[in-house]
Amino acid sequence: MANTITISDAEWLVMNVVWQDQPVESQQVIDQLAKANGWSAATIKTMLHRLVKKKVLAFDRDGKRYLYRAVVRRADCVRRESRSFLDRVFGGAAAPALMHLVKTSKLTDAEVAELRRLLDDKEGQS
Amino acid sequence: MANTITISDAEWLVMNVVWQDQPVESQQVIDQLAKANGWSAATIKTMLHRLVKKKVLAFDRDGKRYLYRAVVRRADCVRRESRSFLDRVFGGAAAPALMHLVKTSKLTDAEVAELRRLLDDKEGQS
DNA sequence: TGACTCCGTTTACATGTGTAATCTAAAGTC
DNA sequence: GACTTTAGATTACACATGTAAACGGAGTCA
Repeated sequence: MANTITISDAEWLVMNVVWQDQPVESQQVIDQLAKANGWSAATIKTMLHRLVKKKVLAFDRDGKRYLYRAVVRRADCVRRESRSFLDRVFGGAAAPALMHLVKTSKLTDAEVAELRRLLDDKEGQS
Repeated sequence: MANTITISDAEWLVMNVVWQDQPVESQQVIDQLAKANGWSAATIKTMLHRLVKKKVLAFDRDGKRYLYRAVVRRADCVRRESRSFLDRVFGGAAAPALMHLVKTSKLTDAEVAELRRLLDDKEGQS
């Protein structure tokens, strides 16, 4: 449908900064991403621009500068992205994906405990 | 890093068929995907062609037809795709991703049990 | 007030991707 | 052998993406 928001790989990096620090001005995003990713400032400006055009970001004027803020919630994007990942790579099946991730990830004991707790809530639920 | 294999969304659908049934001829892929995804046969031929060009698929001649087979292992692609997903959406952190997936997925009791078993293996490992 | 700087806007450009149609050679059919 | 069917190869084309450079107006410093 019309509301098929798509956030590209590079755009996700930008969005992650925005979701964390919003409202942000472009310079903050540039500071956090340019050096770290070998991007020029212009590249980041382009991405901010495209995200606004896509209606993923909006901005408020602060004098000459813009203060960007997210229009879409991170949780929604995470959900969409996760679904897309599951569908593409695991044919939509969550269990194999979970097993793969558990097997290939380093997890602290605390994280393991937390996951176990979540699994407890799951059980007997189907 | 010349070997940055990239498999697009649509190509993943094709690869999933190949990995499952290889060696396959194009017609088999078309049978399984055309109707289901509203694709024309030509579209699938294009994708097979591109995958061969990308060196993700190879083929052996079978008279006039080609028998396609994967050159890359599914496990490797799954690993790469998972990593990319984690990096993009969760900044590389597996635990939050796992928690998200557990929370938003339906899991059978058997799957929950299996996951718990995997977690047991994990514990005390860091 | 003229030069410089900063920031957003426009323009650029090669590649990737979704989605085919068309072309061509070989094989099968009458 | 002429005609049709088939399968791979070639060509097409718009839109997305990565990655910037160039442009233009406003504020700043000398």
